[in-house]
Amino acid sequence: MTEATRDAPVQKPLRADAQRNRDKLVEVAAQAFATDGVDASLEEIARRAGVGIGTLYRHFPTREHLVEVVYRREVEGLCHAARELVQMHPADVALELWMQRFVDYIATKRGLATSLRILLTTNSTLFSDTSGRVSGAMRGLIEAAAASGKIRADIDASDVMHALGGIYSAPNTPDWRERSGRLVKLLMDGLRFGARG
Amino acid sequence: MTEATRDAPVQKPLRADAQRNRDKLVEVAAQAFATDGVDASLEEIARRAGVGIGTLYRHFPTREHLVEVVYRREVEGLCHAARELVQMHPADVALELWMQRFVDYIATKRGLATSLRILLTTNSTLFSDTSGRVSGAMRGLIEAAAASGKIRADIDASDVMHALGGIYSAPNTPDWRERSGRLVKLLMDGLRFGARG
DNA sequence: CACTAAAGCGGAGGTGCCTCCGTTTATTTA
DNA sequence: TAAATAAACGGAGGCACCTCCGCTTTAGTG
Repeated sequence: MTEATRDAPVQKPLRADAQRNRDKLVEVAAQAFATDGVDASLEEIARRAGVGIGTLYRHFPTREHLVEVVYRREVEGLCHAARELVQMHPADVALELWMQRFVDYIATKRGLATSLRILLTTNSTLFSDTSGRVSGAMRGLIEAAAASGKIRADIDASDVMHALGGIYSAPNTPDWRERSGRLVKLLMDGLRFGARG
Repeated sequence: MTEATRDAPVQKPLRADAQRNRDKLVEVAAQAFATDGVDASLEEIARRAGVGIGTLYRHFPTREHLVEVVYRREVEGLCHAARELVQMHPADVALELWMQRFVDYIATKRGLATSLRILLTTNSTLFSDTSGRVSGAMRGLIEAAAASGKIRADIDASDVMHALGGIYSAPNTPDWRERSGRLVKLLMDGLRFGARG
């Protein structure tokens, strides 16, 4: 199902075709950036989205504009996943699954790093916006898990975030993802240890 | 024969034609960057230097390499001018002329700012190298002027450098150069005031 | 001087960026 | 539904980047 992406609060609605093209562009770009890095060819993105290069540039006047929208979408997806997982799984499993997904998110973020750094000098709200949302989502999951007795209650979100710090290091080694996965598992064991339920 | 030159930091001299082309490229690039900013077309630079684009890229694999060399040359020229001026003019005049030239240097530096920032993250010696040399040159001029009694003796180089701080502000206004020129004059008047000679 | 290996040259060619504007399409109005 | 209008499309065209490799020049050597 297509998600209704309405990200500008004060902007008259786009024409239906324009909205369709815009959504498609963002979707394709997200894939392209993940695969090829931020330097993915914009013409290739336009082509794969089935629109002309002019259309891409009308919607996203610079590469950074496009990167920003993709990044925000990524964050959005992560927060949405938190809400969904918590309804479909026991609270501790939800937390673990979400943290695994968080690892992917960090990987993406690292890939976008150069462009994001440029964005952050221009658009300083981006960082506070997104990091607030992500840590909020995490807090929700942890509190739910603690409340249900699936994990110990003497730990809060900021402790867990801190414990996850390890995944920020050793950025580009090929086994980074596996190692981070194990780190998450280890952390979960620690959290489950001595839980009430 | 022993390999005395095995890991010598100085690379073996370029072939005569290569050295010629390289020098010409740097000279043309300095002009181009001054005129058009760091985004000057590299192909245009190669063309104006009378060499192929391939030659430019062999000598300077990235734009930043070229920018760095141009910048170092600029600093070199500034320091050289200090030595020369002090021999050709009374010490206070030498100082004044040099400071006028320093204004030009700052203008260039501002133009290169974006690229320099990238360079500085990669090559952190660049900044300390050059700022040391420039302030050294300035100190020489000031001490000479003070010793000859052309300017007051109760001021040292760091004070003057600080007083010049004003030229760093209001970077891009059209009258920046004139204003900076007046600032230098004013500063010189202050330095001459109450001088022995 | 003639010869040769190594160093250097240069520009065609493939690709990407971005703008401009004639054409197409969605939406509004009658 | 048809016409009018504003919005959006798309891709050609011009410019720049950068690589690749066959050709030229230089600097030694006999």
